Amino acid sequence: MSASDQSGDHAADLLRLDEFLPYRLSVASNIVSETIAATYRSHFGLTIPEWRLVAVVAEGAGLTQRDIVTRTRMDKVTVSRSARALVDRGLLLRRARSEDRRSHELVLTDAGEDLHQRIGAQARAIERAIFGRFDPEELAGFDSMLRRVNDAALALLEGEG
Amino acid sequence: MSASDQSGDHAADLLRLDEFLPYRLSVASNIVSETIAATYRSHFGLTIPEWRLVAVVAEGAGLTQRDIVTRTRMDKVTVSRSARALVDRGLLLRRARSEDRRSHELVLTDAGEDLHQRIGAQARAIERAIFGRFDPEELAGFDSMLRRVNDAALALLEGEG
DNA sequence: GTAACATAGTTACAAATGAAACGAATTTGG
DNA sequence: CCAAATTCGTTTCATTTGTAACTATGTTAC
Repeated sequence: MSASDQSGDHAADLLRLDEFLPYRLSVASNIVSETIAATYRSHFGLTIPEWRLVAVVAEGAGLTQRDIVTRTRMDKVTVSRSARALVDRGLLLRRARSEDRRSHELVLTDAGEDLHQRIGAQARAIERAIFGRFDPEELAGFDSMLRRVNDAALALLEGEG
Repeated sequence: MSASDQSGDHAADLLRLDEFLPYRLSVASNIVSETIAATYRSHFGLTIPEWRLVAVVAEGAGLTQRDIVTRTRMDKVTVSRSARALVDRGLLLRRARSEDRRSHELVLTDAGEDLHQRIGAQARAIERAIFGRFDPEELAGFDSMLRRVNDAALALLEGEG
């Protein structure tokens, strides 16, 4: 990796894109996302933000949009639009909250639950197709790295502005 | 990882987003990209595609836009627009190719080379800030996983359409 | 040679995205 | 209480992004 390449020669001054981890992370992530997005769209007519909303609400019924923004770091406008689209399709319900009438509790309809089940199966199938070939130790390491990279970048981003 | 969670109980049917590797990959990648994009924009007035173009051309002067599309998997429209923006700013030159007048060889101007040096230093600083705390073995493993994930997803995407 | 096809790149248009302004409800400070 | 400030969510608008159509050049097959 180039960050650990601290030899003082001239070549070290050139940034090789292919060895630049953020670049590689981005490319890998985009290809995986494209693969998944293609499936969600063709099989279920859902965008990635919509599907994420379904997944999050399935895990924690009764969350507000604000809760979801906080959890997923999606933009609040994206969440708003996704929620509306899902409500329009009869997959999501908004229940009034007596304690705060600005926001609503989001819950899946039966159709929404059903869709979540089917997408979940599909999502795991893709995950298996991509990650299934690696051994558990490698995966655990990868997973742990992602979490720590996430935290480190977040600290940078929020720390420095 | 959830794909390896094959216990037969009910909870196994629920997809926990937080344990879904493609999701985690995407979130981590987005945060890292945001961090870097903020720096490029504020320090150099460059978008990420523009900066990538600079980096790729710096590595292989004389490439055509098509070459860059192939190498980086950027969209050809994105490459076209980035190239134009860089030419307008005096960072990039287009040299005619006698063998094919549809395309041009791209090379950095002196100003472009200079910018590349400065950005490179900055980019490595960010990489170090995010990835510098991990030990070389972990990084090597992470790097290798990214490459293999990339290849596996690509095979899926291109194989199945 | 030339008609059909393919390729590099741009342009025009449409969809997705996010920042800023806004309306409505709630909280805070006096 | 009530005015100011804050928060949740939506809407509006500008920017970004990519698909599709197009121009220009190049290649292939007859």
